[in-house]
Amino acid sequence: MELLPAEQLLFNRMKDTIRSVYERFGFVPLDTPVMELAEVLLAKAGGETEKQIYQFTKGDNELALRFDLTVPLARYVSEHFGQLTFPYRRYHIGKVYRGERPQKGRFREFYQCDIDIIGDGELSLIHDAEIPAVIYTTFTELGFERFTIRINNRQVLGGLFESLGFADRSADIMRAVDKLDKIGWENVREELQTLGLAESAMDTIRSFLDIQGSPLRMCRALRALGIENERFRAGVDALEEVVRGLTALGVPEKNYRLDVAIARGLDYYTGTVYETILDDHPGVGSVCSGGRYDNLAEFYTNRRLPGVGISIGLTRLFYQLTEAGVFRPGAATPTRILVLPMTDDRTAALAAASQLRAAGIPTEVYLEGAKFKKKMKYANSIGVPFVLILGEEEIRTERYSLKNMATGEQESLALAEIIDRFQAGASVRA
RNA sequence: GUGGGCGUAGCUCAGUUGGCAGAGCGCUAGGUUGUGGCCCUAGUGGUCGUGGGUUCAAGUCCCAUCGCUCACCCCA
Repeated sequence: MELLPAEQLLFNRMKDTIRSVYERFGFVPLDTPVMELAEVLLAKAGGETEKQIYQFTKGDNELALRFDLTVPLARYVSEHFGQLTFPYRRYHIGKVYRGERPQKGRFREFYQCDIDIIGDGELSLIHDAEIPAVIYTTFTELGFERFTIRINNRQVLGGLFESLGFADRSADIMRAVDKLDKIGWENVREELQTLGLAESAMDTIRSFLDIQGSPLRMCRALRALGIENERFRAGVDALEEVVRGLTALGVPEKNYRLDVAIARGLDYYTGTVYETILDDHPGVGSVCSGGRYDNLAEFYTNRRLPGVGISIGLTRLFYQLTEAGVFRPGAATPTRILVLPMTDDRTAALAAASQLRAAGIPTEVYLEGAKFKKKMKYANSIGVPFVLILGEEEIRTERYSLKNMATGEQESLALAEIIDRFQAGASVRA
């Protein structure tokens, strides 16, 4: 999404925030090409996904644009398996492409901010708790307080359906159940009917979906259903372990809850699944989702590489919240001080700017030969907070006029004083 | 893939039964000799998406095409 300067600065700040949290949790950056051989990206794609992939031919190569960051990760991990250390924790913030009809908040090109933890052969369940801890920290630092990470385990759903004798239709049933929030029980029931479920089975699913309460209470209630199925029990145990991990990691209970209805559409999730919604903007939908998968790279290597991860849809998040007025773009420039030379000789202005920059203050010099009024107008329109005026008098006395654009106040200061003041201010802001 | 809507000035859009191409914002200049925002005045600005057709005459009607957009499916 192309943006105007003020918005792009805001967007980049969000991206930086996400990156810094990811790195704080020990994830290492990865930046694979947006283009891959089509056969790589299409290896396990089918149906809807395949239709959404941009493909083209260049010479003898069939190429395609990545439509997520997980498939390239799978290729990367199998290709560099020998040089990576496991569990491999990587983050990737990059653009992905989907050839679908664009609509509100959905684009052909958008940013995903992924983290994944990949194990070699096995991966401890505690990582499933680490992921929501990262989500919690990220959204908190993005300035949100009211958001909910919804957590489920597909084995719970799968085990339940298996116990009811519908193992073969498990994926379809999950898809229907996943819509509960959106379309309500009656419509879900209709879909289940279409799938051939009997009344008694639907009643069981209904009572299962009705379970609510605190995470640990829900785990007890799920066990109390008395469902005789190994996967189901394993799923509930896994959920409980994740909940205990979250508590240890200090994720407050107000920011997550177990929700046995969520399944995520993608079929490759096999265990824990996550979905995050902003409580005050439910219409935006899930702003961050993901889960656990048994085998990341089965199409590229014989090694079994289980993983768990999530993706933040940054472009949608930014777009929807800007639209809702939650984000207010500020200045249209990173410049803190705009130097305005008043004399034909710009030497003093350029020298002053260099010193300010050396002190770490983002500084710009207005170099066009325009009237003073126009220079001020420029300063105003880019939203720079301060201008530094260098006329003959200022240059001679080496005391420059620093003007605060917001208040209109202007004072005469030596360069060293200005630097002191901004550096003090910088440490306060941080 | 299915079904709507829209393409006119840099931007947002108006344009009546087919009859001189418009407004606001922006930009430029001035009101203010080294002081921005607010205000006032003047000026600048167009292959009407593209190609074809109907007509004395098309921004307006018809066909095609490209682009954008909204909803559905699916998903971030």
